[in-house]
Amino acid sequence: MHSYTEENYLKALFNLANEKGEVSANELSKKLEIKMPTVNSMMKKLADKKLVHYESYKPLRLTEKGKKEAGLVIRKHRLTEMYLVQKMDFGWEQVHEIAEQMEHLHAPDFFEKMAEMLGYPTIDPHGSPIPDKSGKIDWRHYEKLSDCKAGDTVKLSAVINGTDEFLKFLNTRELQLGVKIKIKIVEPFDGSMLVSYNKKTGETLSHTVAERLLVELVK
Amino acid sequence: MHSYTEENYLKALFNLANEKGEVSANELSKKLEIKMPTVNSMMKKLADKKLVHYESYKPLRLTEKGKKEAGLVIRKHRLTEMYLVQKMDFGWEQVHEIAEQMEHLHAPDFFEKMAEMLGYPTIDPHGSPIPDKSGKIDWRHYEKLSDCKAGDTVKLSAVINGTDEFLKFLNTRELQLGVKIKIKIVEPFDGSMLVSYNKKTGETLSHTVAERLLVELVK
DNA sequence: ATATTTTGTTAGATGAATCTAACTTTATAG
DNA sequence: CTATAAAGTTAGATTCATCTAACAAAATAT
Repeated sequence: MHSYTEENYLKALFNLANEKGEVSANELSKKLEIKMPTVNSMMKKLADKKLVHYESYKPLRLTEKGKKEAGLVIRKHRLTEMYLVQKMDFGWEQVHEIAEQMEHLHAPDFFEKMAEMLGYPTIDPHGSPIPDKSGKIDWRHYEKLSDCKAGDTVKLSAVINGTDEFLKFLNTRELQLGVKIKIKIVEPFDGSMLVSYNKKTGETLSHTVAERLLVELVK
Repeated sequence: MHSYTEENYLKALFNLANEKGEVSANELSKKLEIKMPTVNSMMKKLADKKLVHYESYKPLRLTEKGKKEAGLVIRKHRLTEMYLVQKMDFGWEQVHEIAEQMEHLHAPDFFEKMAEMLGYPTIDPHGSPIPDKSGKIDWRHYEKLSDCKAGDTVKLSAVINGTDEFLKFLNTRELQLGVKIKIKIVEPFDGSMLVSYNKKTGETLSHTVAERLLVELVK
């Protein structure tokens, strides 16, 4: 089994991973607020355990095993958030701190029971996908909004990299999960989109934003 | 705040405490499965923090502050057990391991919500009292063994007016706190009881003794 | 009342996770 | 294309919770 500390590194690596799956030691250091040399030696330790691919001066990558372990920690976190919101009536802004601690519990029956009580949810209250019991996220039904084309109508289903700031940004635009978005124009030069949703008829979303919004196509 | 480790020492001290409130370093060492020298240095550390009264070669006692902190940890443990049994449909034998981990969460809102959802219970699923928000146990629902009837199964929880002699008497009969006692016969003429506990199947306890033993009913 | 056993203490080592200081490699800007 | 900055690494110190070995005090048994 992995320590509380190791789990936090795995989780951070998982969350920071870009499309290449690469993370710099520096990013990781900043995210965890742990100094570089500490991160460095932990990476060697995780490499010994076959959880991380480590080569001097190269970016970090989780191994398959590492991804699975990280996914399972994140599963516990997101199931917990969902449970707290749905079954204990907490607000979505209150649950992160609690889930941050609960994700380290070694109590498979407990989390399985939560999942059962929640009807095996696939997204958490912030719209982040919940990894399955093998630590994998099922991306099948999601597409990035930025990959859709003019004329498509989609439903906002999940949010990638949901920092507080980004969530607040979405709130101010009334972009809640479940909102139906109609894509009117995709600007070819910068990928920004002119869309309509709710009663708004002409909102513009930058490519950066559109990349972080996961949607499902609606007919 | 106290570390996970410190909390475990406090909890063990609280649980081992007899009427005098005294615990030997040896008992503590055995209970925690941690070697004596480690226990010893931890006691000095807790003494520095004013959580334990420590004097060389003397038994250990929790300070008022220590009792409160320990009580709060135990409150979290027992609330959790109650929640798991009542709201998540776990069996009472399944919940200890989970509660053992959850008791260390720093999440006041979470435990408060549990308490609220449970209607502010005062005993846990095993019949142990749940300390209140100030870490204190309300002893009101304890009964004298002498007030119980044949057929009852009870747990020895405290001893009234425990002189050294009385404690030695209890020790020679293996009557430690926590022992489950089954009452087989109550003699009507003198109130003495024929009971079984541990591996003993036919011990007699006089009314005088039974009056001094505080028990909780076990279902 | 002394010898033996049990309990408690001291000293020093270890491993985990962190740090700072100093150095090296890679990236970036003139 | 070099100079500087940023990122990564190495070495060594620190703190926490643990250990073993050796010693001291208290309790117990003969």
